[in-house]
This record gives sequence, C-alpha cells and structure tokens, in this order.
Amino acid sequence: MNDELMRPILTVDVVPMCLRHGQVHAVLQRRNKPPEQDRLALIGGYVHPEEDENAAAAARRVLAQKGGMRVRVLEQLMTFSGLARDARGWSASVAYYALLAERDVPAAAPGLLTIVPVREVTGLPFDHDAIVAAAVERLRRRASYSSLPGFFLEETFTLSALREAYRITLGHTINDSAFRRKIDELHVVEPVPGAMSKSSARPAQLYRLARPEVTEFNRTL
Amino acid sequence: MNDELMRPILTVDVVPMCLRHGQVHAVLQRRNKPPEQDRLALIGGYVHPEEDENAAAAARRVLAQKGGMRVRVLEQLMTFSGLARDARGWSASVAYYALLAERDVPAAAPGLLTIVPVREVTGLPFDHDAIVAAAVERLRRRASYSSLPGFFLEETFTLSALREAYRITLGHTINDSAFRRKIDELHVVEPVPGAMSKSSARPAQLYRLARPEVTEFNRTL
DNA sequence: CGAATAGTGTCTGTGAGACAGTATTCT
DNA sequence: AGAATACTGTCTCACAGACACTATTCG
Repeated sequence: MNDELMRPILTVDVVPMCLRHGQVHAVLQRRNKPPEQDRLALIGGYVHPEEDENAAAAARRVLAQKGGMRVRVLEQLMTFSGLARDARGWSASVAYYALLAERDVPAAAPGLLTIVPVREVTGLPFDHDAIVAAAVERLRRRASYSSLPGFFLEETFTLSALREAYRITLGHTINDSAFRRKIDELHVVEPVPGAMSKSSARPAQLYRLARPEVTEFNRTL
Repeated sequence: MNDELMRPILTVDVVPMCLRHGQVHAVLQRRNKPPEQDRLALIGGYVHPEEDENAAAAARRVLAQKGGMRVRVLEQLMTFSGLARDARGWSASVAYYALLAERDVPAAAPGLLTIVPVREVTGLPFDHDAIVAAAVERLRRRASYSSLPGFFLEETFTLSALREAYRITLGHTINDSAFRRKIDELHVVEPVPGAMSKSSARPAQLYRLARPEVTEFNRTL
C-alpha cells in the first residue's frame, strides 16, 4: 500500500479578531483567486513545507502576506478536514484564531480586508462559518478564566478599558469592584509607573499585562 | 506557484487512555513497520482520503484496525506539524485522545498493545511524548468542569466509582458529600431503577450518565 | 456646581470543604 | 459485634455580586 502517494491538501486558516464599537469583529479577506474568487473568507493559504517550519509559521506567513497584520496572540483552534469542505478535494485545514488591537488592523486597504461583527458573519465559503463559530466559542470560554481579552488592547490601558474588553468578549456586564479585586489578586496586570490616561473625565492609572503570554487563572474572572 | 504539488504527509495519532490500579494509563502499540520499527508509540497512521470521511474517521479506523478498541469518547486534541517531527519529511498529525473503560482494553494481545501509566510514558519516537503530555493536560483540565471522567467507567456505576474516577483523573482527593451534592445539582447522572451494586460491603445504587455525550458544567466540580 | 469617570468599603447570599453522624450489609 | 462502605446533615469560610460611597477632573 503506497499510503504516501495519496496526500490530501493541507492549508491553514486564521480568524483574526478585534474589538470595535463594543463588539467582537473578525477580519475577513476578499479572495483574489479561485476557488470562490471575490468572496469574503478567512485569511488562509497552503502550507509551504519548504519555508514554513510548522503550521503556526504558515499561519503567521499568510497573516503577514495577505493582511500585513501584527497580531498579539495566535493560538491553534482545531483542524477541520474532509472531502466535502473544499471543491479541490479532500483537504485538512489547521485553523487558528488571532487577537489584535483595533489600531493594528491595517487601515481598510484596497477593499481587500473587511471587518465584520462576528455575530453577523454568515455565508462564508468552504466551512469558514463553522471555523468562525468555533473561534468565537473558544474565545469566550477561554476569556472567562484567562488574560486573553487583555490582548485586544494596546500595550498600556486603564482598568476600565480592560473591564470593557472582558465585558464585550464575555457578553455580559462585570461588577466593577469584584473585577478590580480579582485582577489585583491574580496579578494579571501591573501599573506603569507614572503613566496616567487623560482621555476621560478623571485621569486613570495605566497598566500593562504582567505576563507577555496568555495566562490561565485557577478561578473564574 | 504550484502550491498544490508539494503536499506534506498527513497522519492521525490517538492517545487512548483508561484507568487502572488507581492511575491514568495510556494504551501504546509496538510499531510493526519502519520508521521506528519495534518501538512503542501512539496508535496512528496515514489518513486515507479515499475511505476516511474526515480525520476523526481516520482516527476511528486506526483504532479499530490496530487496536480493535471500542472507545467511549474520541476528541480532537490539536495538530502537531513540522519538518522535524518525522524522518519521512514535513508532516502534520491530527492528534486525538480517547477514553475507554478498563474492560474494553483488548486483552494484552500478542504483545502488540501495552498499557503504561501516563506518568511513566517517556522516550516515545517522533513527538509522541509531547502529544501524550498534551492529552493528559487536556484531560485533567477538562475533567474539572465536565462529565469526562464518567467515560472511563462502564455503562452503570456507583457514585463511589465515579468519585474515584474523578479523583484519579484530577489527581487529588474529592470531598464525598460535596461531590454528591454537585453531581446531583448538575444532573450529571441518573439512577438506574432497581439496579444495585453488590460488590462492596453495602449495596449501592447504580447510576448511568444522564447524557451520552461529554457535557460541560458552568462551575467546577 | 453638576456630570462623568475612577476607585474603595461593606453587606449578603451561595457554594465548597470539612467532618460528624447514621444506615446497611458482610464476616 | 465490628469492619467496611454508602449516604446525609450541618457548620464554617471564602468568594462573587450588589451597591453605596468617596475622589478627581472637566465643562
């Protein structure tokens, strides 16, 4: 049996997400090649074994090539596979989700990138609707016990901004004092000495994430 | 650019796990083909696009072919990929973990299958050590807020047996009355009318899982 | 001053762990 | 009777939510 001769297609697909107008948005791309040319879809492409060290590297490459995006988090979601999902034949796509600050979304370039509220994402080609749904579900679940929403923000932020990021991501309001208490006890953030935000009615202390990577808590936030 | 011509190898690898002697064990298989012939490794194989509907189907096929195992749960873990992990070249392996009752482990056949405590698993070929480690971590995390450990048991079981499954999986003792309280409130199990276990000092009510699929709780167990 | 945002202190309810205590069967 | 396992009741503490309250700046 020459198993090795029948190799399916291997691709990566990324769901880049950001916060905007109080909602989680996904960054979609209009496809410039068949199949499904001109349709809005996830940012993805073939894995290039010669240049990609692994699938995550391929995901970063397509993000850079097709979107020019600097993402703050890139995590593997799961792999979608089968005959039905792509007209080109049996394929497997390693799906990733990425978080970026709104200001890091490339200014709506030559109509290539489109930012859509995830709640309104529908009708994407292939199984991209399912991939987006899985990404949103993972985001929400993981947000409830990790520092993930902090990666929607820029380097420094106020506690109010962080709380708002959690509120939007989780989809429900958060008690202010309880939030501050927990953020403090779990050492999620640290104050930036001397840095104050002056953008609101009253100046607020600026913070940054205490750890550069996503950290999970032993209790819910 | 003929991206399509350079297709990496696509395989599946499964980490089948069961409880035995108060510890989580993995079922490993001695490889009967190169590469890494005669070494103990995960149960895996090439994806066969002609016969496998998707990667999960391929995982079930290799489980049936190489182990003859009827697993109670099969869930995708994550995909491991890259040039370094397999001498045959750039490969991607969609990894799964499976749960089965101890009595469903095929009786240690012609030395093909070996049951090893996961804590002692080391020195496996490829990146299988890392896959097992990831499976154990996922199992433990998911067990703390889901019915997952119930799938280590047979169809019916006593509450004591279920509590023991959680204890072994989570790695720490569990308060008995709190456990019963939560199991009850979350409707994890339902009593089997009239069925009693007589294997211990005092007969105990037999239960079965209230839902045939793994269910996640909104609070920790 | 009043509005708006930042940040603090305190009360209360719920749920988890600890543990004592009861029930039933076996040897 | 005594051991072993099954199961229940109650106490206490920690934590989450609710909310009132103070602080600071801007218009």
